[in-house]
Amino acid sequence: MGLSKTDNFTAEENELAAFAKALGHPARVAIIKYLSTQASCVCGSIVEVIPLAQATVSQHLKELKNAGLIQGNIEGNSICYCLNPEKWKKFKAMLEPTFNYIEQPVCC
Amino acid sequence: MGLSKTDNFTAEENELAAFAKALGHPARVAIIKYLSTQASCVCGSIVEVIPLAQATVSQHLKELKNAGLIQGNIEGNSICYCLNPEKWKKFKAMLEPTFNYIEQPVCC
DNA sequence: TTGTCTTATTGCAATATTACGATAAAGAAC
DNA sequence: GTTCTTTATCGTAATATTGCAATAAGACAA
Repeated sequence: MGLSKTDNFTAEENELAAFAKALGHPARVAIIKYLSTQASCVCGSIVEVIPLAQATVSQHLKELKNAGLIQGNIEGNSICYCLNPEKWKKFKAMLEPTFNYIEQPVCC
Repeated sequence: MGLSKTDNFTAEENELAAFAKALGHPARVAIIKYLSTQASCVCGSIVEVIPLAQATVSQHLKELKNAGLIQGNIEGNSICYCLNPEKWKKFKAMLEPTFNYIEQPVCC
């Protein structure tokens, strides 16, 4: 159908899926990586770094913002996009059980 | 276009995106959570737990397997799906820099 | 062999995503 | 005011994803 049946799953499952989905595109991974390492967060410099058209980058930024992974702050004439620490901590916390599980000897 | 321009991105960006994309659906999150907590890994019990048709669950399992996050071992008449520790460690390692970054005071 | 149980695949319809050019909107700079 | 700069949105085309019924494929049992 092309329509995820989100109603059948828990809020936590849906939220983790939303975080993961937002990160599920190389351009968005590149944006997050850039924001994790650079001091700069101006939208314009993100557009310069990502090898896609400005409209497309803007669309990817919107998806990351919708998922909550980044937030945009107006900075004079431009916009500063930054990681949202709270959401990233939540993301990390939701992955932790699986990250811990695989440290033990796994079945099969 | 609906076609990701993966060529423009690094292998690492594409791999992280592939992991995240595989996890980007609540059914697949639920499958991973189930495999992280239960001893059972038989395909049939996964189908019982996920509120979707058997064909759909099989499709989701295939995507998780393609991404490398799980592996299937034939267990008599059925199949045992387990997490792939190596890939999960890689996934974790690739997220670590961002997880560490957000512990510091962030810009803006 | 025949039947049963388990999982995968096929075929299809509905919806979502990706990408970009063109254009709009909102400020700064003048 | 006008113009430039910066970012967002619209419109559109191509492709991908999701979901399920139906069916196939494989292994085991009798």
